[in-house]
Amino acid sequence: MLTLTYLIKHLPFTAHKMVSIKDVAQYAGVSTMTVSRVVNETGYVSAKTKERVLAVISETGYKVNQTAVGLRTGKTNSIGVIISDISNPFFAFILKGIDHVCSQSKYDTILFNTGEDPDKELRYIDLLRQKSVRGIIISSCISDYKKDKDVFADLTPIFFNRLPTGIDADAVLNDNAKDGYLAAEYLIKTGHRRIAFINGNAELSTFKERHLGFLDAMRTHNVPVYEELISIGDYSIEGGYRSTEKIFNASITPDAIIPANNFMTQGMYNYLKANNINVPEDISVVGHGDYDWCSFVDPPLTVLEHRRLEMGKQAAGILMERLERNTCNSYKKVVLEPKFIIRHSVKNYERSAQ
Amino acid sequence: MLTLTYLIKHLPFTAHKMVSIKDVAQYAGVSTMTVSRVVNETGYVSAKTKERVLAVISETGYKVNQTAVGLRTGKTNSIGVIISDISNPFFAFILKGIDHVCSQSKYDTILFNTGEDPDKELRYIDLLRQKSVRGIIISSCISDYKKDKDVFADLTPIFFNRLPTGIDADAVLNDNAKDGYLAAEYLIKTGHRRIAFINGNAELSTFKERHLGFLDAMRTHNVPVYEELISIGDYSIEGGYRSTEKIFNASITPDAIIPANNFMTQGMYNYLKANNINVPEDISVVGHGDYDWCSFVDPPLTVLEHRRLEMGKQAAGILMERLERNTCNSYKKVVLEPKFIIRHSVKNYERSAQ
DNA sequence: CCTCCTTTATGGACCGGTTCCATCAATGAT
DNA sequence: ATCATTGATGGAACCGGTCCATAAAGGAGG
Repeated sequence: MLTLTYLIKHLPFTAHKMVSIKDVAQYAGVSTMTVSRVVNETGYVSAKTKERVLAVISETGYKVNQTAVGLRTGKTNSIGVIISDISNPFFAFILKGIDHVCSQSKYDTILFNTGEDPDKELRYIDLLRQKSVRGIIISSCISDYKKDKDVFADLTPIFFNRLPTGIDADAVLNDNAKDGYLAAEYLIKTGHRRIAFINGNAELSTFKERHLGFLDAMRTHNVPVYEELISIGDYSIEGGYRSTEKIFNASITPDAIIPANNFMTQGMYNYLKANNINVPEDISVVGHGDYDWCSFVDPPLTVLEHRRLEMGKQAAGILMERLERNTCNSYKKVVLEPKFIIRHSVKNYERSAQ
Repeated sequence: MLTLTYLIKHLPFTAHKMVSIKDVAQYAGVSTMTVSRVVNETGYVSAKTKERVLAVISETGYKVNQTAVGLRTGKTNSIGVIISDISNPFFAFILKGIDHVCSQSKYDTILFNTGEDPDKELRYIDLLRQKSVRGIIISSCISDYKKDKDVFADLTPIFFNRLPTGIDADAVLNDNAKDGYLAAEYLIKTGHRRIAFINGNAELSTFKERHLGFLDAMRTHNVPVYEELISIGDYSIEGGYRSTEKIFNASITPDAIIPANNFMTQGMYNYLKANNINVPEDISVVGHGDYDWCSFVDPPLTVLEHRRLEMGKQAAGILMERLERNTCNSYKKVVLEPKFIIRHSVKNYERSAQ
């Protein structure tokens, strides 16, 4: 052992060049294959040889070059994650869920941010394939994949949050229609009759579904839907502000409002605050998504929580399963139930009986 | 062109095997070198040949295998990003800044989440080197790198948020001492005399610096520091709650409180809300970090904003620079000035003159 | 002692690119 | 006519691993 250490210290290592399997093989006096077998614990290696190889590895600090493994095997231990906005806390917890599962299974994640740009999305998928990732977990901003579905080729996409049409794949989704339904129903049952709805981009399935759920509840309970009180804008803070403004300038004064995501809820709050409109005295609110601030805000916000951590965990879990056994006879569709968290942003008009 | 299309369609492609440079070379009747030259736009290729090669590429949908390039050149176009908690909105905007710069320069990011575990941090750095990333942008949870600094080997680490001792490297930092100083000074100038400080892990430079800045301001203005009002806990929501509880059970009643990060501010709010303590009537608050909810909360919170997006952009910018020209004669240290945002969470006792 | 089988180890091809040279024609300068 | 230069292309080696076929070595059985 002493001589080995000595040898290694004095052998011609280029300081910043990494030790390769060949170096280890040479110093241990075996072939590269034997080293490979020791490292991967496969095949036959005698105890003595193994010990010697391990000693050299530990002395030299040899680490497998994953790029080489990736090239040879055609597989890496990376998975791609594509989302539309890292700074949106909606995705933050999903990422945490994904990371939780993947890091336990020794996978790492390459993260891409599309900013809701479909071209970027396709480019990133291509790029991920060029990098031989094992699979892709994606919240797509493309509503229909008919034309583009072969970008995935032999990759395994797991969709979450949004499921485009024109492609069949595993998906973990939120029950958005139920979200919309429950929000409206709760407001109706607490006596509201002029319910406004701030929706996001009508192209995206999540928003479309929430809108349909909302309309369904209104129809079911025979409550009139006022077109003026439905604003379909974008999904940003500014959009929420403008939509709220539009709604309050309508000829009908709303008694409740449902913003369809967290950003628009924030925008709505900004408008209400700026115009001294009080919740729930002047207007009731049911939000979408339970974020940190929902319990601080005054009054604490009644919301439909999307189970984000769970969504990430499930999506990653399905991918891990697919990667282990490649039997893909049918695609999984997991639909997560929203959790209704009642706080104090809804006034009760006590005419619940109807 | 027509014959080419025909040829390609009927040649022996294995359906899910990717087209390689050899395939393209063969179909175009040139060597792989020529294809490589066309793809990378290097060296001499005649216009006619180029056209033919490009046609084959577009017909076959050939894409460069980045793993192979990575192996041959020893360099990938990935950079590693190591943070301690993806779900912390503090990091979300920094990531956005990093992504903004890197994606423009055609780099992608491999993201790792340490959960403040030093062992994981070292393991991830190793892993990133095994993947031949070009550089690492890291918010380290290791306070001293003396023993471990060679994990970076020939990699280029850019530290942000926290700079460990025992290693010299580029860094983009927040002026935390100034944060602590400004927060305390503002409270002193508005007449507060029993100022509590909720600090995070005393090991971490960010918290240590804020604490020192706080003490500095107190000393400079001859305001007594009560040990009982200084709670050094962890950096979580629960920690913030417990620390606030401890502070309110002290023998001295505080008239102001400075929680040293966003999570502890949230925990503090939970405690105040649960115990009917009003801001700023009963206690003034200066928070650290301007988050979405800081402007909604009642009353809107006076904070020291850490310029997170900027921090990410600068860190990535320095890395890009290092990667382009490798001249590393001296390390850059960028210190970002905090932005003081005055809202309504501090009461003015009007004895500012002293 | 020889055969057969299992255990252990080896060398070479290969993954898909890039780098380093060699080749060769055409052109122009000497 | 000779030689260097520019333009265009190809061939072989190589990056650092893994897969495959094959060869010794060792032990059991006849």
